Amino acid sequence: MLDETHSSTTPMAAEKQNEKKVTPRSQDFAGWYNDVILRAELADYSPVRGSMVFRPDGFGIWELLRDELDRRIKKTGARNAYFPMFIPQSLLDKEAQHVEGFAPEVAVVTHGGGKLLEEPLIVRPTSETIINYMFAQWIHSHRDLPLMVNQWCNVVRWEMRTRLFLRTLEFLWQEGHTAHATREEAERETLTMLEIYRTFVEEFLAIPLIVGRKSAAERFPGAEETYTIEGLMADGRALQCGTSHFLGQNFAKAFEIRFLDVGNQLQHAWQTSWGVSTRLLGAIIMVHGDDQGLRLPPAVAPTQAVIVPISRKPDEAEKVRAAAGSLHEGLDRAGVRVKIDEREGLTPGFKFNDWEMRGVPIRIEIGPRDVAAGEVVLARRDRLGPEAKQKAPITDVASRVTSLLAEIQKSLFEQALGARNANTREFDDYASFAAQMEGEGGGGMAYIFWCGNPECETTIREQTKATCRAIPLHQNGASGKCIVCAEPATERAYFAKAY
RNA sequence: CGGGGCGUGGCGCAGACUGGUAGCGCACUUGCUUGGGGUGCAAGGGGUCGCGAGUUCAAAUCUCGCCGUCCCGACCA
Repeated sequence: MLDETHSSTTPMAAEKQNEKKVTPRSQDFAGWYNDVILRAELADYSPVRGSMVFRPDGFGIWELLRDELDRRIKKTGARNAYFPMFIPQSLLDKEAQHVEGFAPEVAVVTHGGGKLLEEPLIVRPTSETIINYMFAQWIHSHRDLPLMVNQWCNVVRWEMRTRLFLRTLEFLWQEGHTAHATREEAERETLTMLEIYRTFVEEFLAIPLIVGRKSAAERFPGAEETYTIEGLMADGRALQCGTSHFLGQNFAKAFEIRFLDVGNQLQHAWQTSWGVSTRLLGAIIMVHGDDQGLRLPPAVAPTQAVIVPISRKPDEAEKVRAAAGSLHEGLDRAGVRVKIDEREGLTPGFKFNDWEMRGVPIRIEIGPRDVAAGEVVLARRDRLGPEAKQKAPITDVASRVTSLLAEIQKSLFEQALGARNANTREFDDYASFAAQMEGEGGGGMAYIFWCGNPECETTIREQTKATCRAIPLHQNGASGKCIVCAEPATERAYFAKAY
């Protein structure tokens, strides 16, 4: 008995330490991902299978992201509107490919007010159908075009397997829908929005992207062409971060969206749709996070800087508190999203770790020594160890923090870009490509010649689990042999295992 | 829907094989202590052991049924 107590001391202590930390990223990426989300209080599981709760820190990221993207979308000329969540079954049935694509995963309302409905209502998985139904009422003349609307809403897709942020039954997104008089204008719009997404995600979320068009197999149901922005996560798997679709006249014909052109000829409109979702939060976590927890790009950090006052004795505490208070005021005036950690009974060390886990970009330590010296310690989350800390005169804090935030935003992008490039490789023979894709966490982006034949794509998917993520729009003109069938290929495509 | 795992205080688990007063760590409450990298001590509060039957003097533990959930495949922003 005595022996047991004795020998168990060390392992117990180690376990105790481990409970405080998140699962190491390299050890179990999925476990790490869930840990970070729950511990950083971004989200929680709900009593509804596959549906999640956005907690204030998680929703705060979404709000910042949403507001900025909303501004950028509006600049292109689109305006916000809102359409019903319920779609009559008959509307969904109108576009053949579209129904086929979405029917397996829609939720259907069959009863209302205690009675069986005459016609079942679909809970929108996307709103092409109901929006285009309305477009048909609104569009009669070329003067009604272009018509560009966007809506921020929730959609429901009854997925088999769900993951926080990445795939939930209900998720939040923005979906833009436009109608144009000519094919060229609609195609231009599709690419304009793709570029809006690319710049937004790279600049604001600090996530480097691969941009291109989708293969036929990966195309949106009902679209003529789908364009995508793809991110590469830290575990080597790709994540589709946003799509922009050129719909041609498919929906216009199904919904009879027609207008009289300048020559008094009746024409079908040309259309686009485009969207990004709360999945972007998953991308932020999986691209920037580390073993310590979350790392938020300052642009989307609900709290950009946290002040941790440190004091030993009551008389010191008063001075420190006053100094922290005026720091807070100054930073707030400078437009920094800042808060003071005034929680009692927690040691500074605990608070440091806590805020690091939550991904706050800058921590400001202020204690008696600092107050006496007229300075503070600034610790940046994008670096680890001693080099993360620097001293700053208390009078310069606002300007130093502002410029440091910009620097962190940039450095997170560069770190992510470095990781992405290190995990992106060209392959010219199938064996080494397949070897690279093998195993858990194995992968990364492979840039390979593909003839465009869907059969070769299927072969790759079945043998390596990698799918075509994007075919870049601008290629260097080189041609080669398809990595599967060795037939001539004019384009390289990015293949990766995807979420 | 096919294959597997798991349901015991808020969280993570032990107890089950071999039935007999429900336990540990974290979290929580109060007090003292400590405070520049996850303080220490003490005293507390909190569980009809997923649900329902059955076996038994006695079930968290054995048997049967059901439900939930997670992981792996097919589907996917």
